[in-house]
Amino acid sequence: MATAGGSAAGSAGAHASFTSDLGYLLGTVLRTYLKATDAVVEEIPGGARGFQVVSAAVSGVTESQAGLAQRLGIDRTVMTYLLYDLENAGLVTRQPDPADRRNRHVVPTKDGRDLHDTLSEKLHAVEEHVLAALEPHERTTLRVLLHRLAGQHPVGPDSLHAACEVVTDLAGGVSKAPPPRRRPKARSSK
Amino acid sequence: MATAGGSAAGSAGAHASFTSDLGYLLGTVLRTYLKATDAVVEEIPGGARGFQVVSAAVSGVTESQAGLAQRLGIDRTVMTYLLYDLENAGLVTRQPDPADRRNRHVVPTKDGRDLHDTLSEKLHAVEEHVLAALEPHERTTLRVLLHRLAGQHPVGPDSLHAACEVVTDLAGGVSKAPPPRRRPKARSSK
DNA sequence: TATTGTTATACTCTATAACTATA
DNA sequence: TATAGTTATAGAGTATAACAATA
Repeated sequence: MATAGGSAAGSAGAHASFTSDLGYLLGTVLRTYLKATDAVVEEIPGGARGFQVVSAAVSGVTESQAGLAQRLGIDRTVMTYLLYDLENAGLVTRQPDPADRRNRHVVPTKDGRDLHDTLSEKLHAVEEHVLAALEPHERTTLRVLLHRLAGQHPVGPDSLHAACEVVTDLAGGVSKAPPPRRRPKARSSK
Repeated sequence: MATAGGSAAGSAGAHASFTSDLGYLLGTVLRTYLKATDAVVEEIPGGARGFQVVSAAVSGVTESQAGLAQRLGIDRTVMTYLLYDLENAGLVTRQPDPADRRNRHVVPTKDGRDLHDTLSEKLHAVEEHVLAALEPHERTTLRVLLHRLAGQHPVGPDSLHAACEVVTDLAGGVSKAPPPRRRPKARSSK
């Protein structure tokens, strides 16, 4: 067999082990993470994804549903069902944007904020467990590097303030229910 | 509004921004990676997943199909269809394990190795592009940290040698076709 | 009996397209 | 006309269960 001759890897040798494949590494770690956090996020509709939506709402990222969907990497049609479940669970509300009534801002309720804080603490503990193989400073490094790659400009209190303004504004004069909002077909969370 | 009073984040303040959520970070980066590499891996059945299988085979990880599936985080029934497509494309072969004829070792063909080397180079270039926001030493750090979290013991030439032994062994005396291997129903890659 | 691989079926998730309301 | 959101339908992906072969 000619290929089994000289070089160990069979050919060029320029390729590293498949365990260096970034997609493999990210996928494996993410899988471990999701498995570990599954028990925590199962009490919120949509699981980890539902938590991220509520988390974004709590953080004051009150973009339109489409903007939120894009940021979280899910389809806007999926976002509709997801928000329906979250709203039904009393965790968020959909407030029409007074400036552009086509848009809807996702605003967390008190229950939503409370649940988010609770789950956030639990998740942080689980995360540390997932990152147990790393030293504390290495965990920080990993977060910083990933954060940089994710290309996120940290969300400050400004957007949060804007969100609260919307809520306050709507509390005064309630406008007529914008779209009909019928109940979707069969899309229960579990 | 009581919650909008002192602390900016609304409540305890112990929770970080949702952009610090490890699941969100990993998911976002992985999504970016998959989108960037999509064009490269579309020429192999199963896409990124198919590449990982071939890559594992080239690296000499010739565990059983089930072991391979577990390592790659996919179902063993999916692995059957995936390997069917890869074998049909002439990239790998399924060799029954002489020691335990229930198992099948996944061995790459020459075409499989060649395609893997080609794609591997392209993927490495794309990866560097995805990691463009990081300095060279930071990219290395990220890979090392992820590699540690993935809990992989690097695969050396030992297992590769074992794989070649299986091939050589089978080249001599071909045993009767172990299971029937009928064609699956409708499961084309695209 | 337990395990590997295969096959078929059922289920879940996601994407595509059509519709309404608003700009 | 273009966009946000909703809804239904179709499609892809995944898991569940039953089977044959081997240990």
